[in-house]
Amino acid sequence: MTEGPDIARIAALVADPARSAMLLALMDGRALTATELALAAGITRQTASSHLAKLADGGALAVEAQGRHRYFRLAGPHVAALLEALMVFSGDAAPAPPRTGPGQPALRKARICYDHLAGEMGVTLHERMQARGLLMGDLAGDLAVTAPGWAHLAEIGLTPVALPRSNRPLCRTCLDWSMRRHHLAGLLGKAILDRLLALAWARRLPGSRVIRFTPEGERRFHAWLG
Amino acid sequence: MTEGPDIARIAALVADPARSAMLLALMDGRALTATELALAAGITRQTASSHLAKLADGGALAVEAQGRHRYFRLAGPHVAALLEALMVFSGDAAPAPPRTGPGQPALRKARICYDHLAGEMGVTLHERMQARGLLMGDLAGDLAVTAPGWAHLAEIGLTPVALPRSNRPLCRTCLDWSMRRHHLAGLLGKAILDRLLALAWARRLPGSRVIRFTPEGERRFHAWLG
DNA sequence: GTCATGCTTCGATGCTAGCCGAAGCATGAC
DNA sequence: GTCATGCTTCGGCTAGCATCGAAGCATGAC
Repeated sequence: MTEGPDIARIAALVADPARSAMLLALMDGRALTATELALAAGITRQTASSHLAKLADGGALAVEAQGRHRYFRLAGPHVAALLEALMVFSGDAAPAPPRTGPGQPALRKARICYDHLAGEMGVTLHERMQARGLLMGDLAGDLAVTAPGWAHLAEIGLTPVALPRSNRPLCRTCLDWSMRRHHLAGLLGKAILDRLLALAWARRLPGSRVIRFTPEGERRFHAWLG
Repeated sequence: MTEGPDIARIAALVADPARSAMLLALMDGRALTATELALAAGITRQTASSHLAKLADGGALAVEAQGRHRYFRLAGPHVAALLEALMVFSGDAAPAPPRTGPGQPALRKARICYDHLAGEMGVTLHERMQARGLLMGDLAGDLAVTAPGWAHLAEIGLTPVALPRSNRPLCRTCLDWSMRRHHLAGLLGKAILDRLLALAWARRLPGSRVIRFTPEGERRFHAWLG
């Protein structure tokens, strides 16, 4: 009996219907809370908790605690690849993702989160900057601006010297409420939002967290992110 | 609770250590007998039998009965892809394949199987002809010679009219004992072997099933198959 | 401080499935 | 025909695990 790679252990993680339902619910890359995943799997919270612990221990899920919530997401692309290989096998399509987040479309699109941009536009900002190599991130969520990053930020009038000195981290990621993906927080997140407002690409709606982009502002925003 | 694709059912097929060991043993594309797979998994034959039935029912394995043996092989590339995705996850390498087949190298290399060529050379013949589109096969193991196939066969002096009329299928595949892959059988298999002997590319060793290629014959054989 | 919420741990229950021994059923050799 | 071999089916045992109720432990709101 030859001792091969421990495929069975990994497969067993997915082999339970409740766990596979949870994994499928996370296939779009969002992060969901334990309670939401319990709902998606149709089991109680206690049971879900034990399943989630197994998935996290087994390396299939990454956990992120935020306040009293715990957000779970797929540990990486290899997990998604595995699920896709299984779906090829069963030949079915993915289920419809559960509805989450704010109901108002304007809030989903762009809003202020403490002092930085959140919602679709905030997530786009973060992910495009990451994809273009303007930010170098480690897994802990700490980020640094690269040299090309500073050059790019200068295009909207942001220079290192324009940022205040503070203990607060320059650059953080923050899990987005509606998108369940990370957006850009920290001093840089605030500074960028300030510039967007100063450039009149967007403005705050009074008495609400909504940030409304002007059509021209949205166009320039996307052009800037390339 | 959304009803997604039945990923859990497929994953459960692999989730058992005995079954995963069997699947890994089949990863090189060979077909192995139930007893060999029981040995590979370190379980009794009875237990292996139930596991193999599950794998076959689940669509992971294809079965081929030959005499009193039952040969199992992976049902298709999607199964191999799934196993690879799992191996990426666990990060290990595949185990060493078990030793099978005849001990004598000459028998492994080329021998007569009923009336056609078997062993490495027989498998090569079949697989090269398939790869070059000289044969069109369906999944049942029935084959037909294509027009380019006939043209190619003419190069060693084989024409359709040279073949005897008979009920026997022209073209079959036969699972190779030592290679555990298919080689070419049927009337065509016999005819090709006859031509190889007539051309003196190879000869039978008396009192044995070994077919010995001459160095020149082997060179021509491979050149012919391109 | 009190209360509510989100989540985990503990304990008990019940189901499922892997496992093997023994017997049964084919196929092939003689 | 007899015998050997390869494989499957049956029966019963056991272990593991998913499940849920209840309690415990944090965090945040007030």
